[in-house]
Amino acid sequence: MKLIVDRSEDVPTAPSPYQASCSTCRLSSLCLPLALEAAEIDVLDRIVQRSKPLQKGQHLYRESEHFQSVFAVRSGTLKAYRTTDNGREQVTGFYFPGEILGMDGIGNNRHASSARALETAAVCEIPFTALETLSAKMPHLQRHFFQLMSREIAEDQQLITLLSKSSADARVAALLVSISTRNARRKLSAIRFRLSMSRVDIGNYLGLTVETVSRVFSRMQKLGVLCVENKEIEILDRDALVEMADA
Amino acid sequence: MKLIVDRSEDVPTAPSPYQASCSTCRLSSLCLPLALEAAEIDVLDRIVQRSKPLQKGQHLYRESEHFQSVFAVRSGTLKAYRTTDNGREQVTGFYFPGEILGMDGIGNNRHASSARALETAAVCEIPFTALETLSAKMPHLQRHFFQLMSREIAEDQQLITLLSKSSADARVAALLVSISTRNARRKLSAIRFRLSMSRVDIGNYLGLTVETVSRVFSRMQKLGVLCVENKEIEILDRDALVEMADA
DNA sequence: CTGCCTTATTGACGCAGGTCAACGCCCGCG
DNA sequence: CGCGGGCGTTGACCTGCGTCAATAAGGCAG
Repeated sequence: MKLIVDRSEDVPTAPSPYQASCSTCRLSSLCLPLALEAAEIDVLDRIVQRSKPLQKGQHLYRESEHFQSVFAVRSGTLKAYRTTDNGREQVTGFYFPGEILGMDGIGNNRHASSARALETAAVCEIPFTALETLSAKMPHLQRHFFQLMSREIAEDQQLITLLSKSSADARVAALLVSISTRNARRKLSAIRFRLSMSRVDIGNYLGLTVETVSRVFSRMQKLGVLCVENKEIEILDRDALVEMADA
Repeated sequence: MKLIVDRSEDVPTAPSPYQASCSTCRLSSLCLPLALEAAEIDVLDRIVQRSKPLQKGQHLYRESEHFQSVFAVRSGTLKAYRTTDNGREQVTGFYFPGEILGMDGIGNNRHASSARALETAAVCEIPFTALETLSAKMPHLQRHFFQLMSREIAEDQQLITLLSKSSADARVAALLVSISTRNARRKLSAIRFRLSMSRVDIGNYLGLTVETVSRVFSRMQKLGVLCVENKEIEILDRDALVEMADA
């Protein structure tokens, strides 16, 4: 069920109905074009493939599928997850607009995780061999992509630390702070937002059960740190939250 | 205290007293040269810097230090770790001969972790800007380095899953299997080896206390899966160990 | 609007692993 | 060779979070 890959009649340079180009994209300052000059962006633009949005629950790619492209989130939220040998699921990350996913597949040409939309989402597909070719010609692009991958490593290491050392409260606090910060980068509210992922996904990502996540939310609400109303979150005391995140 | 970086009188092409070249290196089939042809290896060779060995406990680099190079382990073992805001330490990886470390520093030009030798160790330093330049000219090298970074991401994700979902037994079993496998790649015994890291480091890496690690070792010994004698480990029943690793 | 199904909350209870403490054994150093 | 300090092991106890269960609250179909 490849949703994105099937666009046999598109030629790469054909304008897509879904979005004009990287150069007009509001997210270009967060995304791959970040390090590029106008002319370079145009070249990149020509390899990027846009397609129809994914519906909630649809897969962008699946674990162990042939790796072909990385993806940039244009709108919506995706989660990446892997399935363990004993059949359980581990959420390895949430991806918001402007963020790149799929880089874990480069290593051996198969996706090391699956990715699915948590809500209606649009992505840009960036065929990796084309990206490689371009990178060899455009040092800024090569460097930027190395940096993106490196940051993914560093972020994973932060999650490792969180899972290894922190209490349930600290884990939830850290996730909320992370979402808040990433919202701010996209010029959205850092203190009030809607969680696009379920409690189950949050628990799964943080190595906690749903019940514990729920209890932590309740506790934080009681403490006046958060206001939780279903999926709507309001951060009332960000400092306290940051404090809790490294306890 | 930069130990490796201070070699002001070396010119990059000067032969080092410590090792002739990548092309004669026994580890070249695991390391960066893996994907390269003979002529390309020579070019790579010219940017690689070898230096005197690190003593046990010495740092190769420290968190938040300026990032300049990645490193390949030639002999010995290193651990990478980060210090959390509240002052505790999280071991993020162990690095054996043929493995590359330091890639988490590319993202923002500072090392995201520290690395220190667990025993006397020798490393090759690979200045990153030179590696970038070379990568742009040698597609195989570029690809291989992308792959190495991607694999680091995938491995971190595996650790995340381990920390998030697995029992103490499973964690220890998984580490032993990993070490065993990596030993085999280097043509060393997969069933009998010496742990170069302390119980503290193991516990820290796996998100467990020393006591728990010790108890797990004892339990496995009682079950006839392992023979533990101080730092010497013999795997008596590898299948059982693999079984335990995903329980 | 009604009903059904999925998601979230809350409570009671148990257990894996953390904590604290005591002790033995390497190993390096004088 | 003998002494000291770190490292490893073991035991007893405690606690944070998982498990199980019951209930409530959305949300989507018809």
